[in-house]
Amino acid sequence: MTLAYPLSDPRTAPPAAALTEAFERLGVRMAYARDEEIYAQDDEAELLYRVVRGVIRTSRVTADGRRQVGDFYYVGDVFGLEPGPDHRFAAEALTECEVQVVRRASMRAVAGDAEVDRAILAATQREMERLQDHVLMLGRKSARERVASFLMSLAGGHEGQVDLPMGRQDMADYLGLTIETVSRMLTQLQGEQIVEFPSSRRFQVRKWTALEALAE
Amino acid sequence: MTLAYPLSDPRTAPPAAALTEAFERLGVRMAYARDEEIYAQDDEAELLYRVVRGVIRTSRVTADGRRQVGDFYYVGDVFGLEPGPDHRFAAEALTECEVQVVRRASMRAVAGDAEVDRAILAATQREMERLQDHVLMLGRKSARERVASFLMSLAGGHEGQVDLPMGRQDMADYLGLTIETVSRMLTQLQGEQIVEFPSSRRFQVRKWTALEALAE
DNA sequence: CGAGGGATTGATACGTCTCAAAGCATGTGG
DNA sequence: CCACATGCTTTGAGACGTATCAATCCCTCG
Repeated sequence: MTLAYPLSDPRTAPPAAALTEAFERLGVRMAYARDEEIYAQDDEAELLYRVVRGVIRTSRVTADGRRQVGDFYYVGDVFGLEPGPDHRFAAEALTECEVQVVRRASMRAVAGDAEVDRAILAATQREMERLQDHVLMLGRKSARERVASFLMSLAGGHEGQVDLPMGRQDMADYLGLTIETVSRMLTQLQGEQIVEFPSSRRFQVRKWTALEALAE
Repeated sequence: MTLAYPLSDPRTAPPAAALTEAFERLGVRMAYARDEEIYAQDDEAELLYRVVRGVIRTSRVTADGRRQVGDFYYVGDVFGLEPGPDHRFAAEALTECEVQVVRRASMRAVAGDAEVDRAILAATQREMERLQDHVLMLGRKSARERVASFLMSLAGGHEGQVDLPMGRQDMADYLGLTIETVSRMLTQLQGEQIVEFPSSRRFQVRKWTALEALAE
């Protein structure tokens, strides 16, 4: 059997129904408590994961203690896909959560289905897109712009109040800033009525155009 | 026919002979002059490229003129693989160069060969690895460390003199710094005898351990 | 030999980090 | 129900690193 669309675009390709099905069929369901480690950095990357409930954070800590958050994964997202044989980033449960886990080897067993394979390529490409955005942000944006971009991506056009699942330290480590700088930028944006924080873990966008302009 | 290794590790998998062959068989050979554009940002990503001679640079310019260099590609590297339907980064010839080009559609025609498909996944994963390293660098390293990392990756253990194919501006835009800061860091590293520049486009590592320590 | 473009150096401004303290929630035991 | 401890967030003052602007240098090429 040949692969019909080995280079298909993940956004025009049919949704990754095959992956979802593989997870449902082969996946073991696991629950993790807040801050529990799902896999460690430099662990062998033998499993594939899919978020069912809660939020996941990937991060890497350097020898001298600096920490970089790779990304945050929400319900439906696949994570654990790494370029090499082992994980360069660790994964932890940001909130209490539930994930489906599949052995890569098991995945192989059903991979005769070209659709599964395409879905994995698609997931890898989505991962790449996140990484590209991250590079653009870290390379060229100011603290103010980074924080604005982050809020923008969380709100994603949603008009009402949005939940902020992560603390300031996680935001800082994702954005390549310190916790104090993040806090100051949030205060600043709030002072300009661009965004409003009823509590530190909940916000609402007030001036979309202003936020968008900052996020670029 | 099933895919034997849909999730195989690109580093343990057999070299991408299938891709190479596909490029040789189907690829059109193109030559570009220094600074010539190969594709523009937001162009449709319909072609796949492989460097035969010279060096390629990918970059993205934001609305207000800030520029981020995505990466540099050397002989044998595949570029043009993007997550979406169009290029988020433009590609330009850094030096005079030659590349092989293949239509994605043509690639599809020979994709019945599972090996070709695996090779594309492998290339995508290599791309992802570069991006992860880039994020780590931009997020948490100082100017000094960034420049050291860059020289380290260029030298790659090579004892003799190494050619620097790009100018200071390109280095700066890759490292998320200004040209002046890059220049100062180079002068500094040279002052400490860690590295030596016989000319501005040629260098030699003098103290590997010191450079490695900085590069992390 | 002179012109032009890239690279370096210098002086200063600005943004972000650092260190320290205070504020504000949340939960616990009295 | 209050008092207090704890952890996270905010605020402040000052130090530090990188950017900015401007001038000079140097190499290459005509």
